[in-house]
Amino acid sequence: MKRILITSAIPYINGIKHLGNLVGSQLPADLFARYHRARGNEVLFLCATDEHGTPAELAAAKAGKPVADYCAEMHAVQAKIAEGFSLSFDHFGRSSSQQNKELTQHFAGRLAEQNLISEVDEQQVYSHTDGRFLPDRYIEGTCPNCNYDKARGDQCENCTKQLDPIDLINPRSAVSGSTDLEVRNTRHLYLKQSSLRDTLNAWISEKTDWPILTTSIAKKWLNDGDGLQDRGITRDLDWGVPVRKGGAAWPGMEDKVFYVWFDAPIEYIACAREWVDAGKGTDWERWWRTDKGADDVSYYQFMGKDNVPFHTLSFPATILGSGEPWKLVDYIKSFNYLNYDGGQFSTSQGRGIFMDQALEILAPDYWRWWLLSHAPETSDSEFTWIKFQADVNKDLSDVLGNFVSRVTKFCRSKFGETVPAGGNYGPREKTLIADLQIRVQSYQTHMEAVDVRKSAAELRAIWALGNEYLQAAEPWAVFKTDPDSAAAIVRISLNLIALYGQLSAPFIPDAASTMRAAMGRPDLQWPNTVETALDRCEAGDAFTVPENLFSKITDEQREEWSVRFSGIRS
RNA sequence: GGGCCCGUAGCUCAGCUGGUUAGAGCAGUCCGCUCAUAACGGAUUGGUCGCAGGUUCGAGUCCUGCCGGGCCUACCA
Repeated sequence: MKRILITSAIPYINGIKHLGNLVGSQLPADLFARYHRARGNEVLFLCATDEHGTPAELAAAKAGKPVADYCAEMHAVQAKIAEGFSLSFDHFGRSSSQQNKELTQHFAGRLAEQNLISEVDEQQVYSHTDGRFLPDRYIEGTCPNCNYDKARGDQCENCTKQLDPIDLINPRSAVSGSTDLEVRNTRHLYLKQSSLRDTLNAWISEKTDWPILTTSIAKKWLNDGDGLQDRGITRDLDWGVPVRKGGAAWPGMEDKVFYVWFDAPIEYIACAREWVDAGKGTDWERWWRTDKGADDVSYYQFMGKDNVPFHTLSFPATILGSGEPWKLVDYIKSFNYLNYDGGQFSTSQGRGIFMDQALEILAPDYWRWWLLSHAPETSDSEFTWIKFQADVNKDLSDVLGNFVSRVTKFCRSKFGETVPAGGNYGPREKTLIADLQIRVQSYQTHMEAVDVRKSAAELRAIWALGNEYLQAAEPWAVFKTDPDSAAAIVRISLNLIALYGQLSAPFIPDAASTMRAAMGRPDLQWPNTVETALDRCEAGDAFTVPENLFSKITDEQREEWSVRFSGIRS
């Protein structure tokens, strides 16, 4: 039995995520977790909300709530939606947890002991009206290069020139519009990533089986310009993990917090501790400390490409730099973006379909299947309502749903709602079993390689084999002259439904559960061989005819939804 | 500006270290079946593999240049 640790990039607390976010991290992570659990492996699947930082503070202020309350509410909302998508986290934690505070401070202390922290004096813009320091991009003004009047302090969106806030003409706060700004001196901690460059470079270089997307982004950062730069890990904010050196005060850092990207990945570890403290587990170090049992753990991370630098460099620098035996990631699966009807999904612009809206119109399996079977693995992919309707109707309703329907209803009408006795499996069944065996093997191989689209294609092919078999065997014709032979055909077909109910579970857990329940086999084990798997529903066993697994998306629905989601989310 | 990724049938995509007539699903066309959500099965149409050079006995696959699309570029997270 293998031990698999899985983390999904933790979604930011600031609002409900869209389907592009979902397909890039949580959904494929869930697929992988469900698969390995089904194979009987020991899985710990963790996710959390990423709660610190300026956007959370501003969103809370806009909602007129204390930031802690706002985050608590949004965490509950995101947890509920995750449940709606059947995301099977062992624990859905919070980066603002006490466990994460302690661990983040611990890591900072360790890094300081290892001489990997430097203190740097720098200048930041302070807004008197807002009563806070402002990150570069929260300062707006006129671009000195192109005169665009809504240039941001980090970059001008109009001419794409990189800027420094002090370059802006007539700078103002993007929060309040105030021009009462002041450049202040402030001291911050930097993680000396540059001194770990060779170590990280060697580590990345040995990861030849990682997605090109992952390693190319990492190598770019390692080798670009002067190589990997040190990174500031503190901010002048109120909301965050207070800067401390382990359990001790950090002189000069009294009013500062750690940067979200420092504490957010540490939440992967802290989340395991939350999991134990919540009474769901007993030993978190067994998953995270290689000196305490985690040496045989395989650790997989899932994320969108925008998260790659932090997971390939910053977080490993934190882990390695600590000098303690923490578990390092073994495989980083990264995804491109999913676009929406010719443009990008956008949280800030409210463009596209958001997770709560998706669940309002269709059951999660529809979304899970389409998103996973079109996961943006090699390049950005695109959601359109036309394709979504066509693909979902064909794959789920016609190929799979109709198979279940035709088999169970035929049996009910000819033999009743029990698995019929009589006849034997002949050459055609042997061929079916052999074909299935090859495809199931291939499905497992793709799944273990985290090849999401290929896994989906293979699963679909496995479903299609059922229809091919049935068409060739023609039990409806055979029944007229040889009911026993027809019974054998139906018996193996009913077993196929149970098998599909098992193989399909990682992709479409609800429908899979319905299939297994209908065959009276809710708790099947993953098949060692297809041959033995197709003898599990035995003559005389009762089954039920389930409701149609998937109803089709009509043209009317498609048109209504494409209009409803064409504009800006209200 | 620099770097990376992608560009293969109408659409979505496979094609590992270069090797017989370039594959799959969808859509289209034809045939078959009638158990089933008018679903299913079989067959079939369709590509000068972005363009131009080059290496090679041989290139979708390697090299160079160009065109088009996307992403990243370190204080949003």
